Amino acid sequence: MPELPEVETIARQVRARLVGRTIAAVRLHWPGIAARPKGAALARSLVGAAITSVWRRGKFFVIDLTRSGEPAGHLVGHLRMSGRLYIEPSSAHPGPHTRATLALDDGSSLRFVDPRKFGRLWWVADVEEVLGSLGPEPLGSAFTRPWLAAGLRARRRSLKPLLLDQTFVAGLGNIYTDEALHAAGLHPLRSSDSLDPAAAGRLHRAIRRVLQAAIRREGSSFDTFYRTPEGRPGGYQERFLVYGRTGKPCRGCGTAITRLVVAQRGTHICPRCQPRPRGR
DNA sequence: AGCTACTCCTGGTAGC
DNA sequence: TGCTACCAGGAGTAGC
Repeated sequence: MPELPEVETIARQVRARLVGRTIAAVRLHWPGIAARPKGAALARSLVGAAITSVWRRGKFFVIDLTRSGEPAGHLVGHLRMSGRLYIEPSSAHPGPHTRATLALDDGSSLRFVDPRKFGRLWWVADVEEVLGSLGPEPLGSAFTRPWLAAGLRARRRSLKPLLLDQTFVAGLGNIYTDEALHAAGLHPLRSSDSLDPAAAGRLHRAIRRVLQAAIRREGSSFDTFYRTPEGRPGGYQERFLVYGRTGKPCRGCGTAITRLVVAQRGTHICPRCQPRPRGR
């Protein structure tokens, strides 16, 4: 499932092929992909616009648009579980799970492919309409150790659901949350307000290191869905410490990795390196 | 405030 | 072999 490193990889790869292009035609193979405005109105908002930049915020990608040099809104997208973006010649046959196609003025097309139909597209005048409630970027300058320590203390939530909460910090999903908690030696059910400054510091460092390392390897292709827009699988799944490693030895201490369910998500821990909090 | 359950979806897979 | 049942989960929502 695309999380921050996967979306970052995707944005980097499609950027070079999109910036400077004009959207010649839009086809919604499955209209439900249009979150706002609905259906054909989304397509109409895009046709004729020029792409000036492509960037990422949390797990969203953003395509900035202009008309005659004037701002013309933004195409915002979320790949959710199984979404992918890639660019191919417009003459190619779209695959069976293609949900949207943006045909460009150079004979290429951007495809939004999404077997599970959870992915969505928005066209908005102001990106804050979609991105406004997101927490800070974990690799950005606002995500400091003191900020995280204070944020953890201000809440009284289990660490895992808090880290998955996009309004707390933007971009972490199930995989990288499990990886970061393991790297920090913290149990996913630890209450956020129970961390001392040293533990908060370990978590801060773990989040940043895990995300940076995953970006360097172009994300993770644990499931069958994710490929970069250039068709390569990511490489970070080979580095997983706990995710999907149930029963295998912890790389740190050799104890078997166990799986539990936290916040309705499969959750992977080393029971020795991540001791369960006392009480509940 | 924060928890759980439910919803949206469908490819992949375990079990028979 | 072929069928069924269930699982995965990001995020929104409802209810406690």
